[in-house]
Amino acid sequence: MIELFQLEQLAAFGKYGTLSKAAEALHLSQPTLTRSMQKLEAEFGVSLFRHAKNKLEFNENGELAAEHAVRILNQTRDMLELVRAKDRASHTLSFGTCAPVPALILLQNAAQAYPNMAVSTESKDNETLLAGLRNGEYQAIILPYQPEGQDLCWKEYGTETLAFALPPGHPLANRDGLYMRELDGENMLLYADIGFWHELPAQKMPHSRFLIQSDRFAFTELVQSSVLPSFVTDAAMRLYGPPENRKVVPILDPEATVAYYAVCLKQGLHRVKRLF
Amino acid sequence: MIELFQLEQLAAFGKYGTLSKAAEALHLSQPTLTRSMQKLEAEFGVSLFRHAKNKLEFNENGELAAEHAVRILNQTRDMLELVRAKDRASHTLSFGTCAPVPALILLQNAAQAYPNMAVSTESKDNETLLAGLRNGEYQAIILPYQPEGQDLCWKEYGTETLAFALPPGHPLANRDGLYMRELDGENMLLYADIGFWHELPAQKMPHSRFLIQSDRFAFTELVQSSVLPSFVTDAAMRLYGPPENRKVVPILDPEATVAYYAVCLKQGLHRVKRLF
DNA sequence: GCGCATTACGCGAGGCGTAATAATT
DNA sequence: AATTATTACGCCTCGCGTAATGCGC
Repeated sequence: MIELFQLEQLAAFGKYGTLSKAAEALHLSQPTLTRSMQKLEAEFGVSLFRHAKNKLEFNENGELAAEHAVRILNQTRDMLELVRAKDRASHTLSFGTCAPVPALILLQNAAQAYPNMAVSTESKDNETLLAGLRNGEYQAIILPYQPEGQDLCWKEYGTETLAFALPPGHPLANRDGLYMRELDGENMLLYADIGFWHELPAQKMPHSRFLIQSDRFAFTELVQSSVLPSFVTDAAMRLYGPPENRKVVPILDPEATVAYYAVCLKQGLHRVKRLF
Repeated sequence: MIELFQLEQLAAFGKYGTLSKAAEALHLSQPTLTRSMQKLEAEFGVSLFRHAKNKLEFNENGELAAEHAVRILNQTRDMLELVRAKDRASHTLSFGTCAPVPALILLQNAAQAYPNMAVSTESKDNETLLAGLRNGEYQAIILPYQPEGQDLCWKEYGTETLAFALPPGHPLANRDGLYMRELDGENMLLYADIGFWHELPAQKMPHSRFLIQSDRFAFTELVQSSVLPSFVTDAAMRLYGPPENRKVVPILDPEATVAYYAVCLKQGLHRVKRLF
């Protein structure tokens, strides 16, 4: 039977034009290719080459055969690629999230429930998350609201309430609660990786400027060393503790408290059952 | 690298369900397949099977791999098929003809001009011939008229005149020429393989019945032993000699004389150049 | 003289079979 | 007892490299 290494050699000759170049590219000797091409002709039962004086080139049969060869080789590579990808996917849980805190909790739970799985997570907006869930990119997602859809399973996944973290000297630092509009206009420190929480301050405090810090260390450092107000949430404080040298004042706007839902496809429930 | 014989074994296991059945089908031993499957898993770098008690079966990776394997194997068979077909076509000249006599001459000429080619011919009606020429089915065709078309090459290929072959006792046997209507109503012997020549008698002698003989021997025998009129042509007599025991009377209708044209595509002229 | 194709000869990896073992029906 | 998967061991094919020859720019 004809074999892939022969097709590879055929394709290489088609690509490089001479046996020597092809042999070099394949890390083989020229004699090897001479014999291979002869064997190939024998197995096709057909002449594939024009033998010029000191030059070997395809005839029409050879051209056709080489085209098919590259197609078959590509398909073989695709097969390897796809099977490996499928295997990788079967050992990986991919989550999408609207916010980092519930994602961390989900990651912890997943790592515990599926110790042999690789677990990854990424932040996207809600529509992107749902689309990614439905096209198989995510096995589960975290949404800040209860989803709708016959194809979905969900489970409550905790709540989170936004609060101001004010320097002790701030005029409003002693209040028990604040509405966001009361600080509208003040410039604030904002950590970049907070998912959908970006929306609320931008909407409720249109006159404030937000100094966005993408580096976690820089952010905590600035919170301690500056008098700029910043944000914190109850859930984040449970994970990381309260910010140092700050008064935490809960935000009273109803949108500042959200309930999270872990969501998966009903047809994909088996892959994340232990989390639901 | 992964090889086709491995994919064949993979596909066979997918088809037959057990290593033993697959081994039998491939004329291999079971141990060989055990090792092959292990090697295959190693080369994929991925597990392909569920190892049950005394049963081996694909997991999802294996299913996917086997599907791709059969696709690749089919494509390989197709490649062999197509290349061989192309080669065969390049060693074959296929002609289409409207009548047998010029076809014989064309065959003789082609066999002489292209001694290494296989030559074949078949009779069709004129429209079918032109269509077959244009779709590559024929390298050349014989038409009973001068063709039109920018894409065509042609060459005169002789003439042929139809005649009556009458028994000596026939009342019209001594005439120098006859019109077809003069024998209209008489039943006649007709050889089957005469191409387009079937049209003219049917049209000009609507009241005659034609006793069609598909066997050449039966036809000549009947011509000798019966008093039924039959047809012959000048060109056929040059090939086979005059019919025994018959008076040959040329037909005077102008349609009874045709000029043949050998026709080929301009783009296909190189394949039949020596004939044009 | 250098590059390309081809032939001759020997090596060694690897694919295969046989024999043997184990587990299941 | 029969069937299936698996392991151990040795054979032998066949794909490869090295060396050498022929041929042409």
